[in-house]
Amino acid sequence: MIRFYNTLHRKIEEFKPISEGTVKLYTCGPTVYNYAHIGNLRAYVFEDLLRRFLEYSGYEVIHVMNLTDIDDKTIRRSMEEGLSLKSFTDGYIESFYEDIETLNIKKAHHYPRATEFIPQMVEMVQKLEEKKHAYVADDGSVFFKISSFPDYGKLTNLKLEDLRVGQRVENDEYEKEEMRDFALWKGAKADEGDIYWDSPWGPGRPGWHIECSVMSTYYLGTHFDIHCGGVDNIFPHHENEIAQSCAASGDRFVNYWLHNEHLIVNGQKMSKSLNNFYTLRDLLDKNLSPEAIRYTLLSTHYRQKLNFTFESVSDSQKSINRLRELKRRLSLVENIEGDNLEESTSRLYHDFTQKLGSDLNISGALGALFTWVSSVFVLLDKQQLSKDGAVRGLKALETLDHILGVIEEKNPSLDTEIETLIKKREEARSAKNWSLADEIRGKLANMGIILEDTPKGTVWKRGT
RNA sequence: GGCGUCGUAGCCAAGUGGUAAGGCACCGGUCUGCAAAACCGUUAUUCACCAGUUCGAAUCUGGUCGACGCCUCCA
Repeated sequence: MIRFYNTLHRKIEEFKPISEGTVKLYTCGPTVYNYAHIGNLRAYVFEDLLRRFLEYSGYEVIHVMNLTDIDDKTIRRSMEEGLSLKSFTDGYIESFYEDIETLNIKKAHHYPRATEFIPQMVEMVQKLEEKKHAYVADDGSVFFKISSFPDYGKLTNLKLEDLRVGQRVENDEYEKEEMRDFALWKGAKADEGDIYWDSPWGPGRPGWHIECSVMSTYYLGTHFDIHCGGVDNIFPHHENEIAQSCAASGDRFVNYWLHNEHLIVNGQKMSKSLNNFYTLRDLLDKNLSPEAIRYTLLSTHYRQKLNFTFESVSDSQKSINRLRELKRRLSLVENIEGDNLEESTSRLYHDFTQKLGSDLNISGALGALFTWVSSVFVLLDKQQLSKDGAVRGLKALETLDHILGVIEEKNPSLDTEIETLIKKREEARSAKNWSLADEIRGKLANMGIILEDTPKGTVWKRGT
């Protein structure tokens, strides 16, 4: 049984797909005005775990992630850089795809760009207008009339009267009847240059919320299974999506809303002024491995704030090394006699999936994995593992890595300089020139390479 | 003011009524040229605090203290 915490009802519920065997999944994607930071990437890694686990559990997952390429920030930044909106956002979309690949995140089946769905958005706004859920303001903007939708506030559990009128509202330059109404379509403004589209209400551009409603519905229908995003999106973004979508279609829209908590760095909110704002590239430049970064983002439960530290990445690397060491040792087993691991691996599969099925309890799942890992190391040390068992163990590691995505190494090759050094050290060791051997080992350690001398030769691994 | 999350060993963290998983770190040992890895052993009578329910609570109830998030466009 698979259960998830559904923000809509604020409790853990059994997951049942709308049509058996298939899960329709929509995840809020990046606004492409900058490189993704590790907080963004945490969300994508969580969604990747969700998707991989659903697939592992036998579901076919249809995954859609939007790319927001039209909003205040993409407009402003592209104009500042003197680029067309498209060429500006193209660059960041490209680097987004690169980051996804680096972190071994499975690609969504569809990455719709907001600017490619303008006609559909206009159509949906028109529909809302016809149904009296929207009204046009003097400046050519169209707003959603919240008073026309009694269920508004259901996801957030907010009573509208209780909303505090904040300072941000005063900055709103659009004219609406009620403060709480939100823009479906924004009338063109002078300082936005030629970035506008024609519409029945004059030139303008879509509001933020409408894009997700349109693009999710386009690919997944008016009623689908799971919608994910960061907790900050619960209000207003997802609340507004529900209002628009349900008002337009009369359908239920989404069954399960899953939201990930934020990532903090060294106990503080990530921000440029605190100088703790990291993109993936920043971390790779510090010689951290993609797998260790992925493990760090993955290994904290998604509804828990993740405190990202360099120490935690280093710990992650060590955990991965332990798994890889087991893999290496298993591949050397030749014994005919011994434990075949049949019982322990089937228990592992059971425990691992049972934990993940419990609202993606990754810590519990990893606990089960490492308990098993230790037990296999014991058998290896005692030479009580059969070749049959070793094969079964390797298979288990490989299978679970389909979900974790951290054991298999993308670029296991070393550059020639390191290989030469290792060879040199081997020669020094055969000549019992220990001081030279140790000197080379120290040199490699400084380069982040740790050596282990085994009876069958020297192996290296990444340290951090 | 409203809504919500959280407080378990030095750090990360699972467990949500039956007597504290796992990872990292540390210490002692085996192994090793020395290391590393792996293994063996040690490491929370205790789960922020107080009271209550119960045969029994980290787990349920009430309260206190502390940290944090959201409340119009930030994953």
